[in-house]
Amino acid sequence: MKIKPTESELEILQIIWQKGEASVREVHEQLAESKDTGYTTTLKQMQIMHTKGLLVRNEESRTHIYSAGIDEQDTQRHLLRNFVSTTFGGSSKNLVMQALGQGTPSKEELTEIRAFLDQLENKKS
Amino acid sequence: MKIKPTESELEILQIIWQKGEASVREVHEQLAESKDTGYTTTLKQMQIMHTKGLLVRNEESRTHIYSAGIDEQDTQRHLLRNFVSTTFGGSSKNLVMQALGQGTPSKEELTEIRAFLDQLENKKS
DNA sequence: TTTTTAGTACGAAAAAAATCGTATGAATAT
DNA sequence: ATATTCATACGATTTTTTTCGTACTAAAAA
Repeated sequence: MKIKPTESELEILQIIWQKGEASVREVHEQLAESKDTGYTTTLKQMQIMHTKGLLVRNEESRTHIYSAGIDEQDTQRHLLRNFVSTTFGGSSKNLVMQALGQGTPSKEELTEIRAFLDQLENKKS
Repeated sequence: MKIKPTESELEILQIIWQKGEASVREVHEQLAESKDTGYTTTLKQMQIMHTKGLLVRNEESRTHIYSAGIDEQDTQRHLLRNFVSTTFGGSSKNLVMQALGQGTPSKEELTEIRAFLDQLENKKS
């Protein structure tokens, strides 16, 4: 399958991934906190995403309940690959360093990353 | 200024950043290796980018010579910030680990990253 | 029962991006 | 001098994405 949600589809997926499942209204409410948009716009968007398979939904009750049709990790992987290549010319090292520089991860996170690094390095030697 | 090149603008910027400067033909040639597109399409695209300030050009000779109008690092920073938030829900740790996992950086790169990590950690303590 | 309140469907318009054809002119080659 | 080649400009079209109004219906409230 071809995974390539648009920017605003991603905003919605984000919310759905976080919540697990949600009605249009719930999604819209959260979306509206950061974005000025009409209810039917969100609705339509989610309907489109449904036809594309980006979302699945349960239509049993009048208020349809949506959940994600694509896996969060998979999607992140795909998008990241694409992003690294179009924005960082394929260098994941550059991306990583840039991300670390501005993301201000906590000490704990740094430790985690370091552990991950160790693990990676072992695999190589 | 507002930095937000589209996907295909980015492809072109990428080439320009790498080459430093180039004519439309040069860009198009390189672009055409990976993408099936007409010459005038590339031309038009670059003209638009010029009016947007994404590219600057020297018109002295008949063949205009283009170079980047926006800084590579700056642009990467902006786009990365946006990407982390829309795709990774703001967690740069997640992004970093995912990137490390699939990017298969070399041992040298890992060492570099580790050094960078040390530096970051020092700043915190 | 009647009215009001959600909710969906759907068409269509607006906006944004991408593509391409044609006109035109300057250099170059014949 | 003429023809050919290669460049730009520019308008127009197509495609993709986003947004929203209107119609319709089920459920809930009055």
